[in-house]
Amino acid sequence: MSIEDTLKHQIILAAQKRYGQTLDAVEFQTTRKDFVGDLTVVIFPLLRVIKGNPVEIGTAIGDFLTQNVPEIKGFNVVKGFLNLSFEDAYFINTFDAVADYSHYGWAEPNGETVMVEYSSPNTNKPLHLGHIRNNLLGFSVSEILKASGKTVYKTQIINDRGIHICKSMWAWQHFGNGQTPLSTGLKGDKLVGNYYVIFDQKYKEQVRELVAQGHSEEDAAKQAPSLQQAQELLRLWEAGDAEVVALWSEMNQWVYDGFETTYRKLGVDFDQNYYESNTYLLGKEHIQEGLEKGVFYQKEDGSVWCDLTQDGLDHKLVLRSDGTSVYMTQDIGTAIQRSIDYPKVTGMTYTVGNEQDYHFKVLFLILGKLGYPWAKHLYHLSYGMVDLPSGKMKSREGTVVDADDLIHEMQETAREIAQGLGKIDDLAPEEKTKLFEQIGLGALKYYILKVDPKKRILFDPEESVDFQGNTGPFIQYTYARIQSIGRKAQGLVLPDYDQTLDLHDKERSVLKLLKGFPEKIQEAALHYSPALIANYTYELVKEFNSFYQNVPILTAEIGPETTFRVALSQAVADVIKTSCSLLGMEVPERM
RNA sequence: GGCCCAGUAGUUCAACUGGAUAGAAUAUCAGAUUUCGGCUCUGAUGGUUGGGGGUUCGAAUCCUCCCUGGGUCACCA
Repeated sequence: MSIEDTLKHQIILAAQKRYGQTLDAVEFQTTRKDFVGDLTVVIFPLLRVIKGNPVEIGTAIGDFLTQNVPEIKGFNVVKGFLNLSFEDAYFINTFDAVADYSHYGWAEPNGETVMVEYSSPNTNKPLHLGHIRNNLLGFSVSEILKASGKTVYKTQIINDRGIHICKSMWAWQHFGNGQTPLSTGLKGDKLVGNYYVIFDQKYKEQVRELVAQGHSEEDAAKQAPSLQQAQELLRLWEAGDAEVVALWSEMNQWVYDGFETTYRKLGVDFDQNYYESNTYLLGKEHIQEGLEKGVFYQKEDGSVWCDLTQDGLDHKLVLRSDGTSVYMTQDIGTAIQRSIDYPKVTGMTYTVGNEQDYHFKVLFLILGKLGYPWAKHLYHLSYGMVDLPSGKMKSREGTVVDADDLIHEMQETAREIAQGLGKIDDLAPEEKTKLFEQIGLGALKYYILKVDPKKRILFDPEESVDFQGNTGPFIQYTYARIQSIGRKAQGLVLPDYDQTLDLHDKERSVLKLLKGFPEKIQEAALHYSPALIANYTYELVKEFNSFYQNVPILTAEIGPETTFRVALSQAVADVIKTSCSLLGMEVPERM
């Protein structure tokens, strides 16, 4: 039984004995810093049941608790807030009760299984900064869900089919001279991306020519031979033309290899890939099914629609009049396919930018109407755009930040700064390189994840590599420093500590934070929010550092306090490590 | 135009989802200090939470009307 449960029980008892009233709910919150106490009971909501002066009621309850709950040392009442103070022994006791902090916070498996989709790139160009936010969010949310007790399957749908890849194919056929990643030394996704750019250039040239010959803009845009030929490639691909399919497979494979490299560098992975080329025909039979169930209706021209006006939305097309599928059709089919592939899955999360908010709202509604039980647990992990100080990212204008370039740049900056600090001179070169990777990526990941997903991020490369303040490297640094304390403590003979220690205020607040960690993970899982974990971790680190500042951990006189503080700092380090792993960040032993 | 999202110190972000005097970091300023691992420590300045109205013991948070920025409303994906 947690202390909160005990207290709640006692408060209800107190209300009965003193006022003869039965309370239905008791609200707790951790006491704010500027007040004395550890846990606060808000009295105001109780006034609905118990009539009277909140201060008097608070005092009465406080008296009762102090007398009847041994863990309560004392209390004070400010306005309608009853601030309770715990005995030091309670904190030492709870700290002791968790034997191994390296697994602290992880909930027991609760039997739920969910699927998280993220990344889902097109195969015609390399990953960019926007994908980085997507990947980091998706991966981190997956880890947080795992920690909250769920089984998680990470997946991506690779958009390997369509006009976009055909454009790259066309350009490669005409201007490629047989180039391959091997012959050029270029990463496959970069090579294919280059041809996509070349296509765009040629296409625009052709459009200009046509316009000069007197065609209208609109006309020219459709008639340009490059586009026509790319569309022809798509038709041939759909018809299964051997040569086209072979080229398509080859170029896609180049891209996959390139993506894999980027994913590995980013530290993200997937349990299952879906390919659009395998799934783009899915969904049609479910449209038929929906028609029979009356979920959809058909217009005279044969197109199929879903009426969502009851739900405050519009009519939505789910099948074209020529019987071919639209995006929505495919997504319906893919979702159902996944539920068949993974029968245990009870929910799915889609990590997709907020420009598709409407699409997913509709998708989830339709799946619900089709009667799938898991439709209730679909979640669109929607996130805002990543802007640059210079303005919007536009691939055509070359203002996109390439993912590989950015990662490289972060690591180089980490190198410069870490070398400036000069604490790592004795590391072997390969250890240093590893360290710079950890720091550079840590900075990037933390910078992106600490912001609420819904908000758009203004990505300032200058500021993101700042190693001061609320940043990833600062957290990594604290971890490394605690490891250093551990190494020093190993050489000392430390006496045991017991529950009679007098705790320092700072120690108490660090302990309070540690105590809240499992709950924080649940909360983060509930809200799909890595930012919650990031900000918690920063708070813990900051609190620990100020504790460390005021109370030396390794005192000249080695006493039981020393042992306790060493143990406490190790626990902090373990929690930081767990937190970081939820954010996909590595922590270095030294830096 | 309809719908959706965002608007919080100069800047980047918080605020335990309705609780106390809205907090950090950074920047700026003023002192102290020089290495037990943050170019250290302490303090200060900085806010009508976009604006108005409403709901109640209590609002950054909820309802409403405006303002600003973004997104979205295709037989595109």
